[in-house]
Amino acid sequence: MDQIADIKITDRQRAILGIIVEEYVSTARPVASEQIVNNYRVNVSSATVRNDMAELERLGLIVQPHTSAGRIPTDRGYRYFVTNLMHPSALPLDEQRKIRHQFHQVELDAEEWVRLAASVLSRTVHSAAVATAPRSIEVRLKHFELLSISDTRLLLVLVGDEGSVTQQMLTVDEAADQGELSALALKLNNALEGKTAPEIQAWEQAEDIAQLGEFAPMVLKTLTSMLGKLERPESGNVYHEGLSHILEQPEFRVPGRMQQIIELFEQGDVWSTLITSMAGREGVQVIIGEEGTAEGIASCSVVIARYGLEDRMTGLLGVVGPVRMPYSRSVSTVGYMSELLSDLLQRAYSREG
Amino acid sequence: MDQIADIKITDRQRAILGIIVEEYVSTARPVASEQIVNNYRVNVSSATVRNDMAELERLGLIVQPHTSAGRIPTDRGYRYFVTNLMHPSALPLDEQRKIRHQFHQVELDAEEWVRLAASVLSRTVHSAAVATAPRSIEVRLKHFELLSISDTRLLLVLVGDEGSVTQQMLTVDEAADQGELSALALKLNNALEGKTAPEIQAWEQAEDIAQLGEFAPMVLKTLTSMLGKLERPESGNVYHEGLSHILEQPEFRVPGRMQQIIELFEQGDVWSTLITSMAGREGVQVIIGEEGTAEGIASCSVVIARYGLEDRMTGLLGVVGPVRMPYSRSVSTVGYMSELLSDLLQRAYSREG
DNA sequence: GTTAGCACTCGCCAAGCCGGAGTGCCAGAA
DNA sequence: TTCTGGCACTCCGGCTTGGCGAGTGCTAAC
Repeated sequence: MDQIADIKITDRQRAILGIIVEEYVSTARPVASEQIVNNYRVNVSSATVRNDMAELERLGLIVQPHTSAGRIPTDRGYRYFVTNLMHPSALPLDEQRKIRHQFHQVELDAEEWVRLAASVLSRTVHSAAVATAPRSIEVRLKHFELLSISDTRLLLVLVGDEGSVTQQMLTVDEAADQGELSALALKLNNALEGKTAPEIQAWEQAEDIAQLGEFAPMVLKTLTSMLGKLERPESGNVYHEGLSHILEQPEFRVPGRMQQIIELFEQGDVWSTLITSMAGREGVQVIIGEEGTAEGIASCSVVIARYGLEDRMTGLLGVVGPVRMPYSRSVSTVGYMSELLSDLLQRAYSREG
Repeated sequence: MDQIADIKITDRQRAILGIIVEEYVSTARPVASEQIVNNYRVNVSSATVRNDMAELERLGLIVQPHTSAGRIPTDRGYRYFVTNLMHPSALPLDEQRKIRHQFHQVELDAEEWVRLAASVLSRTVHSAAVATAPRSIEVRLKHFELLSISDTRLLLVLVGDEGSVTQQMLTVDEAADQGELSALALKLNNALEGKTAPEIQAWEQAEDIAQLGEFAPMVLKTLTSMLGKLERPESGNVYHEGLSHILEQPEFRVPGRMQQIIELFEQGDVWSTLITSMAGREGVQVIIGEEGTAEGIASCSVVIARYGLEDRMTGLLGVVGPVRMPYSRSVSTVGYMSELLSDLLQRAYSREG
């Protein structure tokens, strides 16, 4: 794609483009030249505005849905707006306070926060919101427990150093005695606390595992696989909320569209591609319509940001809405919410406490 | 409501009602008298069928959407069909095998099974499906662990006797030493293993808690509240899938409807009312349209069943679709799936193993 | 470079019309 | 009685037509 910043247009044309975007975003109807001179203080006549609009259309920034209709922005037009025209301001203080308040109501639980974040975000921007649970870059074993559930079933409960808890049921051929299991768990906990998955594997190579009993190999294998899974960013839960908001938008009145979007949300592998494509990006990212790689999402825009603790844990938070989206508001809200979430995690999980 | 079984109609009228229901369910268009005599072997003329249809309409079992249209079943008509006319047969063996196969592919985890059940169910009946995670009637403490995450944060990990795992983060004023915590956990585990929430409270009353250190009261309080929460049936996760299927149905082409349904699914407190209203009911329940208590769900039918282990753990599994639903197929599929799920749980969680 | 004026193009109803579908009823047959 | 063929009647849905209003592009003049 050619550089959007290089497009040469006059100041007035820039202003007109801005007006068209904002007006269209709020009314969802094509914007006419007359409408512009009436509602905004441009000191020229509608005919002049029309000339400028013709130029903007030539540049591919706006289009007419049909003759005798006003203009609407193209994806390219939105992109120009987002890159050069809008000024995302900080969220008003009272809104900040209202949001913050909701988070202090809730218990200390990262999953819960993320779920709430999706919910708050969707309500604040009147759009759908998605959020992925934070994943650690590197998880160290804090503690694990081996419990005998029945004769042939064990439960392995693993706690990561950041407080994440996972469990896995294991089947064994031979009856396992709880005393034996506890003894094994005690020994291994002492040896492995603070170790990462690869470190555990290395330890396993170096030690004489056989002496630890018949269950040791399976337990070690499960531990490393569970730790590994905790680190994989795409394996975490994806929360989404506010689908109904985006279906209110007139662009989704077209029969097929809605289902497309719902399927998108339900199957969820779009999010994993989004997650991976966000790897390494900083700040709030805006993906407009066709720019998105996923085909289904072509009629949607995504405003998304990373949150988390530098180098330790990270997750994604964003809004999904129609291309005709109030980008400025979305960007500032997503920005604020991701900082807030990072902040909460910071306080909860910083090693100092 | 007057008893649906008491309605007096002739055999032929019964047959005609059955035809109308089945035909309308599969075509979604009003059924005409001519259509009935052409496609089904009724040995009378269309005029006779019309007379019978007039009678069925008088009884409130069918209606005409407008003059010069065929007939469609009313909620009452569907109810009569479900109660007296349909014969839900067992699922074909090859379908049973296909479904069973999918469950054997997946690891031993109740939550995972339930999620899969919702997914399989929705695909099998081409409708939306919901499932709630199984909840124990009575949870006994299997084990808990106290872990110091940072100076002022503790993590309490609780394992129930059926293998459910939950965690809660606790804040403390004073730095907690891991050794001290482990000692406390050891003592309490010994004293409390196998106890239910009320039993723990009773124990707390009887014992001298003060000697166990400053953290003991908080830990005990948290343990009972966590156990209590595990027992509350409406606090479990609700999984739903296949929304897009039901939105394909022509009855949801009406603009507002879709959002209504989606909000219904998103907010989820409809499910908790459903769960409580299912308390004590056995077998597959069918709720048709207006019969449902929730207002939003009036345009939908629900076919739902309980699964679980008698007196030990239980959850809900069902399909949600338009009132124009293939009830026979839904009932047999839901019936089969709930038995399958019970079966899996039985094997995984029976105390014998 | 800007503007007034004007012809031109469409989309969007609303009205009117027509054909088809399906019924209810009736009189006569079994 | 119960059924049936025939027929008038109703109403929906689709199609066409015409008029209105909105908005533009162009041109000629400022």
